[in-house]
Amino acid sequence: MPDEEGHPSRDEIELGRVLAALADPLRRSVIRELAAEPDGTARTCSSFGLPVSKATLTHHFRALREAGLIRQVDRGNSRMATLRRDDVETLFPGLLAILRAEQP
Amino acid sequence: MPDEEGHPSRDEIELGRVLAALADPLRRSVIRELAAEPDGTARTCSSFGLPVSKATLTHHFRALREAGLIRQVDRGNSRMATLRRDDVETLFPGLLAILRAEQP
DNA sequence: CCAAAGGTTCGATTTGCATCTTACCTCAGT
DNA sequence: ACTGAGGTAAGATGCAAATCGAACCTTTGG
Repeated sequence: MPDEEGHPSRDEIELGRVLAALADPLRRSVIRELAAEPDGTARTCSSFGLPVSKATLTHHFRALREAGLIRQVDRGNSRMATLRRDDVETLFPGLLAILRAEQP
Repeated sequence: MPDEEGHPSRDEIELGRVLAALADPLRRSVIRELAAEPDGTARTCSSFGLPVSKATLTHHFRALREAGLIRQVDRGNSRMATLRRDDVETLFPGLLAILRAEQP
């Protein structure tokens, strides 16, 4: 499977998909954590400590990736996730700040 | 049924509910139209010309009302909907602009 | 007074989503 | 070479959401 699979380009990102992805509290917590760290921070899926099974983890990260919110790159054994900060901030200015302000 | 039924106060509005409400394209189009009109504009549910049945209309407007995005007031025969612009803009600054920018 | 228009409620259907278990793959380290 | 850790894929399940038709209520306009 190619690396760029399932990553929409900036102009393919749809607001509906983004909002649907962010409607889930677990996915929102992932974006909130990534948005709070320095730009370019890469983390593995399992480093977020979400209280779900591995299969469900894959499911949630695919939703985020296909919405265009994160980029996933294989590095050795793991798949590192980074926030697509520029793309999101350009297309939807203020959205990340709204997510960061949420009290979980 | 009292008038204020189903309207959360400002501090009861939850981001998750708001995003879930806005994940639907029909509901998003309602907010987009209201956001484009002058503040305080009141419109009836049926004036949006959504391609769904009356029962489904009721369903969608309840989702928007319970999320805290609109206020609904009975006026004679109809139930007028107004955007809760202040509340939304205060809690989620920039959100309405993001919705207005979408090309439907 | 009657009819039509605007909404709501109920019950049914259908579809999609979150979740899990199981099985499998691949790389890293020993 | 084996094992374990990180992830993916497939299939099942349970629940919530979107949709509709039909019945009903209220108000406005003839």
